Amino acid sequence: MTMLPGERLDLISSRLQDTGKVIAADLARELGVSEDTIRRDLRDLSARGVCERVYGGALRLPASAATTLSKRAGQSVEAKAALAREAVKWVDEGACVFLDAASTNLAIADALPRDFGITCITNAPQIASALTLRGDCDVVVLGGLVNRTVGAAIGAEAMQAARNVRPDICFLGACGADAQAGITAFHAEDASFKRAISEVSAITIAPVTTEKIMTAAPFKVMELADCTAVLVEADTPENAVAAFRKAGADVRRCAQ
Amino acid sequence: MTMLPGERLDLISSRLQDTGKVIAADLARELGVSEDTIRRDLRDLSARGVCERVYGGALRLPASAATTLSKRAGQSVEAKAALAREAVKWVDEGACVFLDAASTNLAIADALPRDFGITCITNAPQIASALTLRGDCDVVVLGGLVNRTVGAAIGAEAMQAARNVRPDICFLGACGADAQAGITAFHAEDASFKRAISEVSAITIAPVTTEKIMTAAPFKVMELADCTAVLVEADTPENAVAAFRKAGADVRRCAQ
DNA sequence: CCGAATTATGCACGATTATGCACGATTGAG
DNA sequence: CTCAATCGTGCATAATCGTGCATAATTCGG
Repeated sequence: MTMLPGERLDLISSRLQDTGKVIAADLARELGVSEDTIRRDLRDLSARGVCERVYGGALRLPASAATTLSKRAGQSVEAKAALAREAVKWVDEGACVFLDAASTNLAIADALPRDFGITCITNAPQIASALTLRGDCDVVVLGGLVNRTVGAAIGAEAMQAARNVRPDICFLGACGADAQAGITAFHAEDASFKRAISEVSAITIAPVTTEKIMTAAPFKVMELADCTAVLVEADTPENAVAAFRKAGADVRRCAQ
Repeated sequence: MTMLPGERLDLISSRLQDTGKVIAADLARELGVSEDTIRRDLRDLSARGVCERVYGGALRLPASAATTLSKRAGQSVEAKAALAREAVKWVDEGACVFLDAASTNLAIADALPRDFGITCITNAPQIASALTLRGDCDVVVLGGLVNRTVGAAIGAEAMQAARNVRPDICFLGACGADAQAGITAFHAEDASFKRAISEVSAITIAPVTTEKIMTAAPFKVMELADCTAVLVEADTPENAVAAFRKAGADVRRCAQ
């Protein structure tokens, strides 16, 4: 019995949906291929956002928990802080800054220069909370029902409120960044909101952590070329940076 | 059946969310791994901010932990927690609850029963943040410019948004509570906002810490008699309670 | 049909990760 | 204070991973 590669991918991903997890060694035995091949398959699937790669196999991603701001906030803290330090260089004194729901933006909220007369706008309660605790900047909250999985207000009410602001600079968290697919998000409404706020902002900066590089989420936000700048970490592979530049992006690499 | 390391982490963390605590020895027996491994798992989870490591296991950390203010502003953490436990008895399943900016309300945000289908409305970013971190209730944010000293949106935009909601219960933080002066606040706009939200709510509950008893702030919110109930601590002087009752308040004393 | 380019696969190798055990230190209850 | 439970660390072992490379299969343009 011969099995086509694509057929195998389908089988793995449906098994994943079905049982919630797959074990690399089991699949290899069951499908009569080497574990190397299975590992490559799982790597592909996780890059396409179908599953989460873990030691020994892969898990169906919970669609919610893994993507929430709170869970991501504690991960790769130093990398995000480095991205944030680079990002805040774009902020002028007295500027009006928009931050959407993203763990990197939480880091930016902390990294913004102190007593700089900044006005911050956000639709994410956690970001708003961090900003108000600083006590040195005005905070404007875009209200409405907070989407549980995204951790921010992204519905009609927030969209309406977004039309009444014009930030000087907009920091957009990306769920995925790919040369072809551009900046992408896990939720349709989230993608719409990001697009809307970017359109009313003078400039748009997208900080992208390495794990998000070359992965595409289901919903498109914008082209890489439409960002004023894309910030990447120091350890981002050079070929990824090259691909982004070819797609028209102004890529800025962080200092180590 | 083999269990993937990542899968085990997910299981522990969801168990933590459900029951509020886990015991290392139990997990080890149940999952068929050594306690060392469980200890390492719990260490990882706590490093990622998912839980708090304690002797023998781990605890779900209260959502307000992220907002440092709870510890800083509130010396009387336990007293507020006691008030909060009393306050949440007023909340029915599926209720719509309003919480304004107050440290006692932050405690209430933690104390609300889990998985109760509650919808929470708030104009305070810190409260909204704590609520979204719980992950088990819908959160509606009233937006607008956040007043730095009050820590909540209390301007025209928030007032407008407040007119479009009708909470079942409104928990009002009091800056002062006095038999003659009633419930009072430090800021004029804050007082106006509290009055407005109370008027659209079915019932209004005012939890009052002992330090606020018999003190009056400059701006009046409402009469004590207009609150559905006033909650006071166990150590509140009896003469104060008597004076409140004489003024028409339905005073409920906390259990010790 | 044929050769070149692309893709898929397996294998070897060193690197990384996960796990259990031993040992001494620490904690908390009585 | 005493003692048992729990914890942290170092170490050994095994499983898993990533990468480079060689080989087979497939695709594609004449």
